[in-house]
Amino acid sequence: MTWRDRMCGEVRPEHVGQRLTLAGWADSRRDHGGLVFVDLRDRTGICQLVLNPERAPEAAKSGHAIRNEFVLRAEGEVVRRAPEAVNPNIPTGEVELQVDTLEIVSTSTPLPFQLDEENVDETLRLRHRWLDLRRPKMQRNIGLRSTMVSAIRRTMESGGFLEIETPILFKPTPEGARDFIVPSRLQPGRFFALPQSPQILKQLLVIGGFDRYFQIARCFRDEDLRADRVQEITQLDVEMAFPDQQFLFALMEQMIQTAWRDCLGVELEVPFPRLTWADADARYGSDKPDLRFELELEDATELTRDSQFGVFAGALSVRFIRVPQAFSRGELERLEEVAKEWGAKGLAYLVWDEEGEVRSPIAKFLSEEELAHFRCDPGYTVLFAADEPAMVSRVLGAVRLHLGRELGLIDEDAWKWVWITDFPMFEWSEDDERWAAVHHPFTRPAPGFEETFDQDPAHAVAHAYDLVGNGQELGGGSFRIHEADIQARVFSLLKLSTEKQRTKFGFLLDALAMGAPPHGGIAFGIDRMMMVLSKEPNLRDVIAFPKNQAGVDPMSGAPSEVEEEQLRELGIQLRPGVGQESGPAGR
RNA sequence: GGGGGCGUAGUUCAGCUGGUUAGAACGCCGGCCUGUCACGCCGGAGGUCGCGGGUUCGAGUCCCGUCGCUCCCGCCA
Repeated sequence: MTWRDRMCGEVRPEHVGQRLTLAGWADSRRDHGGLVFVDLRDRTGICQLVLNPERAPEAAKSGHAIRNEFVLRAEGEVVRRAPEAVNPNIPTGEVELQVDTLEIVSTSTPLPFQLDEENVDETLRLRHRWLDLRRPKMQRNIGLRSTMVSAIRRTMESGGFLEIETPILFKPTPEGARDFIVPSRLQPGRFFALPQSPQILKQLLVIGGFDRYFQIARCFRDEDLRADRVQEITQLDVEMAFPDQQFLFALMEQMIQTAWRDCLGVELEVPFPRLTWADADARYGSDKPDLRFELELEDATELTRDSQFGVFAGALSVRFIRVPQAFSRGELERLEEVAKEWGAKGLAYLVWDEEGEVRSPIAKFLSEEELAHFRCDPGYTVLFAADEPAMVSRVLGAVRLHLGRELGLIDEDAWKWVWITDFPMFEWSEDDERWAAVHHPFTRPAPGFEETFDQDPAHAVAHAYDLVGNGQELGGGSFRIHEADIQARVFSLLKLSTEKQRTKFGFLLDALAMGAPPHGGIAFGIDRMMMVLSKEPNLRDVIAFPKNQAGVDPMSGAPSEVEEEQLRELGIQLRPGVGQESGPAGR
């Protein structure tokens, strides 16, 4: 067998005696006396080349020019090396290629950073992404991503879903994140928006008779970035007519099961557990609980209603968490900082020391009954938050997560999945002084709330769900409103004027009025799923060409200035001091 | 918009309370070595300490400003 014009490929003992032509990067060269050794590398592995001047004088000579990241093509015979010469930690050595002819296909300048260095400055990595991508970690991550997308496609196709593309140039959306907008040359003064998701379009596809749709869709949101947030994401978008929650959940579970099996060889247990939003909030203070560790919240609102401790008595919600550690003063101060970062006014505590004695500035205000309720085994701390309910959840949820990480409670080998169901439909927006949709404005009220949701929006439950994996929100969806009148009632509760409804969503309302079947779906963030699957703390390391935190691509310099002529055609005039010249100068 | 951290050879870092030629490792360049495999040995080049200003006899080190990167809050239906 001969491989011609292939990258290195995996060379194994069964190839011994065969003549092969291999190509790859020269990973290192060792010129040892008359012999020259070169490691040839591609994404599948490393093969050691031996350039012997007696056997192949020309090849050995050319070997002197070889340095890291040269591309070589070599032909020769595969030979087995003596086992005692093999270093078991190095993948070369067992089998090697005795080279007859060697060709330098491509040369390399000295590299801006070393590929085997772990902590290279990220800007440098992104600027030379083609080099960074050659590193084993990136090869693995991007390769796994392809495997995952393949698993997703196969699962969706097996469920009878059609893959349909939707426009990238679409319409600005009035709710949600800030849009990326694109000026129209043919319609001066008017703008497209890049889709934040194909939400409306997928509903229209189902209304249009494609009763099972999916798409691996690009979505764009012009918001600030984080380690786990980028502006341009890829999501699996799914929608179906006559949705059945059991079916949908099972299909998504099968999809994730297949992806984890194909990518990691891990067999996940299905079905995944379920929690209502209210239970998740009560027990974990979060709608995306990390179930890889135990710590649960407890409620003491009733107990402390008439407490002598004013902070408890005056609070709408008092909840606490028992932590198996007697914290020092300094540790408690640090925890209070965490709580304050998330909006708490303070963090009350009771420390039960090793003798079982209580240590706390608030103990003297608490009754016997209260102390008895909060009593723990020696070596525990009870941490309290007292405020309005949403704030208490937020603070204790954050403290819980912080403790899980700090105390090493998280089982790093675990895969913990959970469906969160029965989300609230609306939340009150202080800033806008109106109700806002928790999921999105097309979400259906849960069965039983169709009549009352706009009378009592605070308690309306939506037919919406999320899938959480290891504490990351990976997917979310809902059943949609398919009745024009219910949709209009939601818009009116959201204080979206009839006029605005028409200009923004007239086409959706018209579609709903012309025989829309019941429909619903879900969307999964593929980048986030990759982050969880590969256990990468940074989203950028599962994306081939990501932008940095400032939204700049250090490689191409995008976003960049454009010719004045281009702006003139679009009828756009830059404000003095904005852009052109003064913008961030990518290189 | 706000808060934290970082910025010193090509790269990753060290540089204590300010003290005079700013170090190491890897990489790079030259030489030696007939089985290496993180090869080894000898030699060499390479730094306006992000930028600007200030304090001081003296600043990589202290202060102010600024730029860049990064993490977090806001924001992300």
